[in-house]
Amino acid sequence: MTSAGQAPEVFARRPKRADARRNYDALITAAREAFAEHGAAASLEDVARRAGVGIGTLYRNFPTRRHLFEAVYVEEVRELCHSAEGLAELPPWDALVAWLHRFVAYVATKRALAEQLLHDSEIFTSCRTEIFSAGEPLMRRAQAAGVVRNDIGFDDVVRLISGLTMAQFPSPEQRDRVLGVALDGLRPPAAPR
Amino acid sequence: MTSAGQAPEVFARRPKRADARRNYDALITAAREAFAEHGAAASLEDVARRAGVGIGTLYRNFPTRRHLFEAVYVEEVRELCHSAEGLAELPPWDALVAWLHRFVAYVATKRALAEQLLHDSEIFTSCRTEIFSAGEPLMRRAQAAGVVRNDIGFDDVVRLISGLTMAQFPSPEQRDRVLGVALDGLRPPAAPR
DNA sequence: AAGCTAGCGGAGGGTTGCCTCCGGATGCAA
DNA sequence: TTGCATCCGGAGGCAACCCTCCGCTAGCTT
Repeated sequence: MTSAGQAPEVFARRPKRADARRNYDALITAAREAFAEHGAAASLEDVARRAGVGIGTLYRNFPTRRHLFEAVYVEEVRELCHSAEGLAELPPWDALVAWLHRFVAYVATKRALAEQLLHDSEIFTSCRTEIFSAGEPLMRRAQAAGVVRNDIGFDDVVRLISGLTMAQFPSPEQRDRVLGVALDGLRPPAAPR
Repeated sequence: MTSAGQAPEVFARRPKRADARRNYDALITAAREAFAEHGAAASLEDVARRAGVGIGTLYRNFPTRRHLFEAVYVEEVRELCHSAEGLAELPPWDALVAWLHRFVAYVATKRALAEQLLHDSEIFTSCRTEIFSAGEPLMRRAQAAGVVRNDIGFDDVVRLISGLTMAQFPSPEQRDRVLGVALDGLRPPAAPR
């Protein structure tokens, strides 16, 4: 997303003056916190307060709630995709599993956000594309190596795993155990371990 | 939940006079719709409108938004658990799978609701108990028959499956395919089919 | 260092939803 | 049928939040 592909239109809005850019970034950070804490209905005035800026500044940068959503969301996806670099050096299965673990950690906090954007947003679909171009090669490689079954697609995996993250787990151990079960389902009928 | 266990305190409030009971039921139905449609933040005045009663009637029956949540939720769980009857006649694996399919259909619409109740509600935990007592026997039976791996518990399965339902699937076919993958993960390392 | 202009903050008007309260209606028991 | 306890509806006060608008501040350029 950083180098490849068109820079999403969301970030064309990023202001140029130093103080403005500072405020813009502070707003995104504050919004990320507020949304994580109170869900998608978090008060925008609270976001501005957290960011230490006036409400007017918030609205100048993000005319609607959705603009703010999208900016936060794009930022998250950007981080996730960036984190996929370097995994190609691991063995196919391990690389896929490692990335899926990051994916889980990523989606876990984004429930409310994703919920909003699921409906009719081309931002969402473009982010989806980014995620796919980061993760799908790992999957293909694992399938080519014969360690993942061939009758499913990467989107199946994404849904299986992202669903997992929506459930709240009492302990990281249980989360990993369940994730392990799901991953076992990805194996071919008689895969070598 | 109907016969076994203590009747949940939520339903102790069910009124006795005929018109009152009618309104009470209409409110729950309306609330179910409204929550499904607009999420947990649906307007209570809208709920009253849908139910064809005054806002005062709503508040008399359900002093807080949470009361309404819980009543709707309990009603849903009640239906799900009731639907588990009769499955014991199927073969162990089939019975488990069948119930999990119903479970999926059940949870799919309850996202917003469950989200709210996840945090600090003894109603939620009591419903959880009900669900477990409906589904866990099916799981144990399947494990005893050797068609489900022994290193996981029923709660692991619940989380795996309920997570699945949170993702939105473009087609029922994909949902079933992914569910199938998850179910494969439940199999013992070399289970007979 | 001085001016220009992008950017800032927050007061305030408008909207929406929450919840209370009480005069009137109505089911039920006798 | 009659009386009364229960229940009804919705007006209205209150609070929260949304968003606009404009006088002031402070980066950036020359």
